[in-house]
Amino acid sequence: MSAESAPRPGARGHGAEPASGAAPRRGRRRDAEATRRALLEAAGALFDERGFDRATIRDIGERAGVDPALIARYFGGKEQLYIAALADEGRIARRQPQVADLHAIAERLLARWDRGGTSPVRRALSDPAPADPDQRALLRRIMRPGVIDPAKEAVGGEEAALRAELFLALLLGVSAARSNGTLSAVANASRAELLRQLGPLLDALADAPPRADAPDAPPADAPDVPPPADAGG
Amino acid sequence: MSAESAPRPGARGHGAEPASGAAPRRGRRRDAEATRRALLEAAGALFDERGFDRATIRDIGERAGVDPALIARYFGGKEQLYIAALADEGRIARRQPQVADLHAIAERLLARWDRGGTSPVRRALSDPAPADPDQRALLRRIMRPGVIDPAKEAVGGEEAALRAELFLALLLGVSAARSNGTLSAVANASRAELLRQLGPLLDALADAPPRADAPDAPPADAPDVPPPADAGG
DNA sequence: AGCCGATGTCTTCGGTTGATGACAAAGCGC
DNA sequence: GCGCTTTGTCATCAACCGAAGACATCGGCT
Repeated sequence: MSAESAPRPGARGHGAEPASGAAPRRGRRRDAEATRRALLEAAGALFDERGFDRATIRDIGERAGVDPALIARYFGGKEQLYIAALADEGRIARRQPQVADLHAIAERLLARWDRGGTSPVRRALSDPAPADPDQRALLRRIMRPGVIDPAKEAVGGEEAALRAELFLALLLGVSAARSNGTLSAVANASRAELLRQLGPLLDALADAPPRADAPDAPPADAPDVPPPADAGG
Repeated sequence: MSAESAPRPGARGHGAEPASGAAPRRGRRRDAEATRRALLEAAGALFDERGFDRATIRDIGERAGVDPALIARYFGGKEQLYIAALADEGRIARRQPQVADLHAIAERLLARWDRGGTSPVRRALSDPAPADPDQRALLRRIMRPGVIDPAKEAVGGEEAALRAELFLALLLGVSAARSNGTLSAVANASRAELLRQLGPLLDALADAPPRADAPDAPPADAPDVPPPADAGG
């Protein structure tokens, strides 16, 4: 236990990958901001790839070329790093030029969420939400301006909110199925093929008025669920 | 630590819930089959609710009213219990009367996967797939007859396989978004409202030919049911 | 009755994970 | 040169998890 036998000249430059970036900043070998960015990037990729639980802070640190303990120092902990990565992604998304075409948004989202993507956003919308209600609200606040609102604007019409989220859920499901692989046709199709098949769906989502001849359509979104009583299983 | 002071008359009837089922089989106080079923049911619910990682065998045992160690005894381990729960679900799904209408299938699937559902199938199609290739193949073999094939038949037409899986991915995404809650409009909508909005999408999925210049396929109705290939254990 | 397999209960082990704090080196103003 | 703050490294720790096995009890069979 006691490491007092050898004087051990510290631990210089062994911790992790040298992170040999193209950064010309030789002057600052210790750059807190660069470390933060590296952690955010690695976290985004790993959270997307494996989900929150299976992405360990050790793996994140290794990919970032940084000691995992710095996660605690800079962000407070793993969960806060997750939130920060999400917020960072949302900020990037918001900086991109807005497009009002559902197809274009679909293409962009799929490119971001598809295999090889590095966006934890997809997980944030489908994985089990955090238990803390405050953080769930925070999640919603992060997702809205960068992801939900653009889709809502592109959908337009009545019930835009619901249909925009349906649009997101569709891409969500496709991305999830693709990364999972059990649905082999979806997993093996090219992205272009996928988008072609998705085309009519997007049109239906954008154009179709939700209520045409609803017999008892209540105008408000009444969350009353009729007793299912389905003896399914 | 050392529990050697008191003689402790064994551990009679404390382990877990008494599992006071309505089972009239008073003759057998120890029923391996009932225990298996209880474990399968609890596992299905918890795997669906929390995902594979966060559903601990201790929690599963507690919900089933059974000692967690029996999971190892009866199924071999947590992962095999997962596979067994999936296969059990698939068997149930296969027993239900087949319907050839996409809307009907959507309604049924949503009822099964939606909140309060107890089906790990949704997770199996979206969560990170197991690392072992054999088990991934097994997963596919379980999902095909009970879930994928019926959808494929209902979709029909060209590229039925891809579009059927797209259909499943759509419902998958909707269910995931609903249980996650961050997409609040989808999460708060009633199931009926959801199905109404989904309607046009399903029509687009069923009707739209993938390529504009393709003549509509002749009524190629080949209702050949593939061999059962029962993998249920 | 007495044996013995089937079924159930409890304890414990090794491994992993996130977190924490002591320590070391680097930068920087004086 | 010196001392302080910042930045990075390392060694643990406590908690949790899945698995395994020792032990107890039941129930049928001869």
